[in-house]
Amino acid sequence: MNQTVFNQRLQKLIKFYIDKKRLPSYSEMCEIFNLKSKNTIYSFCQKLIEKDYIRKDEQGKLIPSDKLKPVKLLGYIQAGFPNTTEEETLDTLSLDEFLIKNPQATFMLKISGDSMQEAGILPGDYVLVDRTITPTSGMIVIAQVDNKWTIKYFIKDRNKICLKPANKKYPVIYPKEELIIAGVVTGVVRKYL
Amino acid sequence: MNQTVFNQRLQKLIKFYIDKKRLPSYSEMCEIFNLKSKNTIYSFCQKLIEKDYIRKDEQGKLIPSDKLKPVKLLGYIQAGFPNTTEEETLDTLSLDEFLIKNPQATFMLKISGDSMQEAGILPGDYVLVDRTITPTSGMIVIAQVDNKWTIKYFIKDRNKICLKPANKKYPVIYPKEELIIAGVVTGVVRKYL
DNA sequence: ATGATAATAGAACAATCGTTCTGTGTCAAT
DNA sequence: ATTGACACAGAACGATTGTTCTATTATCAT
Repeated sequence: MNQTVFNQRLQKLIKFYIDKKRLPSYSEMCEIFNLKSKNTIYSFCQKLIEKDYIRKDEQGKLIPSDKLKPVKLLGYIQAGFPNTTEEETLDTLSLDEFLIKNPQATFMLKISGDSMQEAGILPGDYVLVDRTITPTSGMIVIAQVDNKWTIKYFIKDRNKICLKPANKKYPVIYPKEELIIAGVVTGVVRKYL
Repeated sequence: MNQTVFNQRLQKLIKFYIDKKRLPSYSEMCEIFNLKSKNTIYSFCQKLIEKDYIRKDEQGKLIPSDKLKPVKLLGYIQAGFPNTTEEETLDTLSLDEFLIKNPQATFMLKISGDSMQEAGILPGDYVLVDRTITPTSGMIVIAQVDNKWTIKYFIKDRNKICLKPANKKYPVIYPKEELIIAGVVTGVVRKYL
C-alpha cells in the first residue's frame, strides 16, 4: 500500500476516533475509505497493529494504542519543530492519562486568589487534586482553615505543621486546632484561548 | 434497580472504559456484572442513556457521553468539597478535549528556561502549541530568533512587532529580519508527582 | 400473608461482526 | 512478454451483536 494512502486512511481513522470515541467497524471503514471489500480493511488493520497504532485486547476487539493519543509530544523547545513529513514518528500521549493517576479520586478546582502566584499558580488556573494522597512536606494542598478552603504549601518541620502561601502578601498559617486536608495538588492546567 | 447497585455497575463500566478505551458489549457486561441475561444489561443501558452517561451514535452504537469523562470538575475553591454521596452529580470533562481544539495541529513542548516565569510558566512545565492560529498582540508564541526557538509574548504595536519575555532578566527582542512563528501557546500543563 | 413491582433468567431473532477464501485488475521489475 | 507482488472486489463462514419476547425470582409496602 502506498505510504500516502496509508496516512490518509490513518488520519481518517483518527478523526473518526476523536469524533466518536470508538474505533469504526470494518464495514464502517469501508465507507470511510470508499472501499467495497472488507478484505482490504483487514490487511490495513493488520498493518496498523504492526505499527502499533491500534491493538487487539484479550477479547480480540480493536482498541486504540499509544500512538493514537491526541497530543503530539515534542522534546524541549531547543529542538525546534519537526517537518510535517516526520510528524508520524512523534510520540503521542493523552493529557488525561498524563496528569491523572487516580481518575476516581481526582478533582479539578478553579483558582480565584493569588496566594500561590510565586509557585506559578495564577488566578483562573485549574488545579488537579488527588484526595487519596497523604501530603508530605513541600507539597501543595487544599486545606480548610477557619471554615474556608485555601490552597497552600504543606510544610512539616519536626512535627510542627504550617501552611505557607507562595506570595509575600499573605501570612504563614499555623493551624491551632485540627487541620483538614482535602487533597494534594498533583497538577496545574491553564487555558489561554 | 437499587441506586447502590446502579453506581457499582457504573463504576465497573467506567473502569472498563478507562482500561480498554472502549465500551463493553452486552455480553461482556454480563460477565463484569455477574449476570446471565442480556435483558438486564439492556435495561441498565437504557437508564445510562437516560441519565446521559452513554449515548448512541448515528449507527446505533454505544459511545461514552459527557458524564463519562475522567475528571470531576468542582467550582471555585471557596465552594469546598462535596460529600462523596453527591459526587455523582458533578460535571466531568476530559483534559484532552478541554485543552485541545485542533488535535492534529497541537503539540506539547517542555519548557527549559525561566524567561516566562512571571507569566506563570516555569521550567519543567509543558505548553500546548497550536500551529494553525495566527498570533495577535499579547499572545504567547513559540518563535525562532537567531536560529534558536524561544517562547515569548507576541507584541504588535502600530505594525511594529517585538517579542517580550516575562522575566526582567531578559531583554525585549526586536526582530530585524523575518520572524518565524511556529505556533501560539494555547495552554500550560504542570505535573507535580 | 398477599399482591404489586422490579430484576433477572433464558431463549429466540435478524443483523452485523471479524475472518478467510477465491478471483480480478494493476503496476513494476525482469 | 512474463512474472510476481500487491490492492481490491466479492462471497462465504461461524460467532457475536443488540433487541425483544416470555417466564421466573426477588423485593417491598400494605
